[in-house]
Amino acid sequence: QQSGATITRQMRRLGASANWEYADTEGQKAGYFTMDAKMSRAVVEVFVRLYEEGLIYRGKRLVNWDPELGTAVSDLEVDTEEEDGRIWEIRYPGEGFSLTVATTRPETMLGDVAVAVHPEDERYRSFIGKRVQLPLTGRTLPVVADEYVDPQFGTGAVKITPAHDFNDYQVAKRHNLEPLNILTLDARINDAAPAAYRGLERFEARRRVLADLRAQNLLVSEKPYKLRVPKSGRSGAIVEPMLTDQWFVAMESLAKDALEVVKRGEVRFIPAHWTATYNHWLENIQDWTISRQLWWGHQIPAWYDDAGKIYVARDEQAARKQAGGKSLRRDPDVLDTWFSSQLVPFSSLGWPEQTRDLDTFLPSDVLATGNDIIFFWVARMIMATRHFTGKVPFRDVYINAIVRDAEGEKMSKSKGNTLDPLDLIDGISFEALLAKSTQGLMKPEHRQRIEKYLRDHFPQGIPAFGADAVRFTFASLASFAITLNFDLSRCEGYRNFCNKLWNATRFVLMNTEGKDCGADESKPVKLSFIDRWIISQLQRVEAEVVQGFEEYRFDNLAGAIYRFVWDEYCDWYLELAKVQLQSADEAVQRGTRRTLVRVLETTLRLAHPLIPFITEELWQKVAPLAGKKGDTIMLAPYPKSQPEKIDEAAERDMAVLKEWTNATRNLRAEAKLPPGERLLLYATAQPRVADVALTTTAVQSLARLSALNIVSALPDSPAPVAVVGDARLMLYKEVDPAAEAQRISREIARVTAEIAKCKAKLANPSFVDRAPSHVVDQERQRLASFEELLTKLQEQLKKLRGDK
RNA sequence: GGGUGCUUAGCUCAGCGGUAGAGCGCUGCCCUUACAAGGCAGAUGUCGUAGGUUCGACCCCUACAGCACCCACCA
Repeated sequence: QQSGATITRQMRRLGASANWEYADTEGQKAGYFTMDAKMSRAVVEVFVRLYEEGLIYRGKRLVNWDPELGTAVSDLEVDTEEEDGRIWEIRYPGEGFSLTVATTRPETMLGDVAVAVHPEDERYRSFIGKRVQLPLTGRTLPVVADEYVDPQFGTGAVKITPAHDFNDYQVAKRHNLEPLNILTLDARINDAAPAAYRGLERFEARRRVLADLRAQNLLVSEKPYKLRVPKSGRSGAIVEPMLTDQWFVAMESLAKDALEVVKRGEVRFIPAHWTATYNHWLENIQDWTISRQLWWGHQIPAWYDDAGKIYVARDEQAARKQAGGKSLRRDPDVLDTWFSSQLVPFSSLGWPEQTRDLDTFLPSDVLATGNDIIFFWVARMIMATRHFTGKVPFRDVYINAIVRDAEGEKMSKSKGNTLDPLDLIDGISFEALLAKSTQGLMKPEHRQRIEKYLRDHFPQGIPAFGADAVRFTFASLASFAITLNFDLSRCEGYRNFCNKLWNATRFVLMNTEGKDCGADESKPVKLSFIDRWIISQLQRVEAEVVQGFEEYRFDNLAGAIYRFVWDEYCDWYLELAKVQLQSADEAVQRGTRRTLVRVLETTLRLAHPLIPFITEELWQKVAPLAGKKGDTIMLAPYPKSQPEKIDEAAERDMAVLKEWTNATRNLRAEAKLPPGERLLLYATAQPRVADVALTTTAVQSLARLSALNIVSALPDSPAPVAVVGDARLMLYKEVDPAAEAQRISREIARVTAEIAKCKAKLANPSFVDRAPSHVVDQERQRLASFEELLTKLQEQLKKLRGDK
């Protein structure tokens, strides 16, 4: 409950816009806690129904046993870890022969009931059916033949310990051998073993067994061996296969249906490749051990009479009725927490009651989760929801990347590399971070390691980035990769972006508040190609963002917004708006202001899902200027791209404007002229745009020119020349001819290389014949423009050298 | 053993059968009245290796290498 509150607080601070106050038909808040009455009711109902359908059963079977917690766990809760261990060979003497078996767990020999060999194995064929002695015990074992044995592995003879090994259990079953349990539930040797070993802890017993075997000269060899050790996901204890009475869910029929709904596309994984993972698990699924010998959880609704007969019922009264009034005791076990979790899609909506919420919210649109939850939860929710409601729980399953630290290390408390989103939002000092990361440590020896990690990575603690920057960062990183290495510097970059948006808005407000923003339709408004260009770009980015949402490509849509705001609106449009606001024509000013506020207002709405807080704050000020009404941006309609506002002519003219500006700035930088100095630009042709006057004025302003002179021939000067379209540009300023010659030569080399590449392509007959014609044309055009450029550059170089 | 994904700039990652990209970092010049958390300009890549398909491959195919994760009962 504590961590539940933490998670909700994190989500709220991050601006998740859930309906936190929603109450269901019974007036209960929509949030739920695992042990709530409504959840318990659903759990009992589901258990009883599955039992009645024969899909839940009780049985004595080998299960994964956590000896530390004293409970069974499911297959999914067992993690196998590879470790360096040993393998031993032990000799079992027989009458006139002996068999040598290999084992990684010698202590389990005390529970052996047979030795198995492959039926075709020539070495052992004659021993099948005979008996060998089991050392240390005085017992003898039959030699059995079983296909399970791999003659190539080890000695080709396998000791069979059915009570403590899953394979051996199967083998014993095939040969009608009784399992012999030699371990207590806390993994000590029990009374079924010889007195010498009783009460020994399993590893102590191993040492003793080995010592005794060695003393009797029955230990043939001991070799290093890579072990796969099964460990409990909860306690980390080595899991022991143990014969116990447990409850199980039969999975086959449930799994079959769950596979089908995904195959039919009723449930969709995003990214799609997770479907394979899901399918593979369900196709090979084992029955699910659902009982737990823990004190916390939903108690199993089963009762027993003195004879041990089982009564499964919705409550004790009903059970007693079934039992004919006999006195009963309830099963003390509880259910795996995932048993109740799998019901959430419908139990949280009031099931088994047919509630309005159930009709409204099932199935939901999307489940967002991590890939580690696909088996534990996603698959089981699909199975349970299908079985009990006939519906799928959700349409889309969005699997987000697992967040790791900047080095790509998995985040874990013991490493100290976990990050609390609240600390990214609010910032935290080094001291506070250290205290937080080391409190409540299970193993105090981790403290030093954590401190070193934090000192290396966060010596200054973490600065406050704000919720918007954190959200934008995660959106930007959300590609379809499996892991995501979280780097604070990315956060910093996107914090700067939020800042940029803030400052841009300040500029807009400064120039529009209290001024005529063209709201009055009766007054004339002139939109230049620059205004039409930014409006056109806005339509494009709107479409890109919508597509990004549809595809769950938050990185793409975040990038689209980022580039539009920073690279187009701020870098170009705001600078050009400054020019247009100088215009003597009031209709132009009005058009500029109108465009400034309208484009900004739309952009804020567009960015709002990623940047909720800042956009709300800014929108409150900007919206009225743009003629938008509404109390909050949260309820404002989401922008929709209007293709009719895409203006390709304006975009072409804008491209020319940018080219001229860039070329001029480049000339200045190459010539190492300070950015502030006002210079004169000569051009041999006008920019090829519809509005030449505005374009030249704009270039003058953006490139900081004192004037732009169109001349028929450039002045006779060694100054650098740029070629843009059919015009040649020259900044009037003394330069070093040698440096300039060098620059031009470099450029000639580049262009010559490109020409060679083009020519080679075009000289290839199969390219010309077989490539699509527009590709060939494009290649021809490239060649032509490169050649033209080359000629001009060569002229320039010649002139430069001639002057010298 | 089976499966999935990855290998692109110093770092973190997009990308696409037709002229290699972004953010951060780096270099140079600038406090130009929205923003120095900024502006302008710039450098940086045998797109893991080897083959193949194709007019053309970073992209498709095959093999190999390395990395990560998941599943699995070889004592």
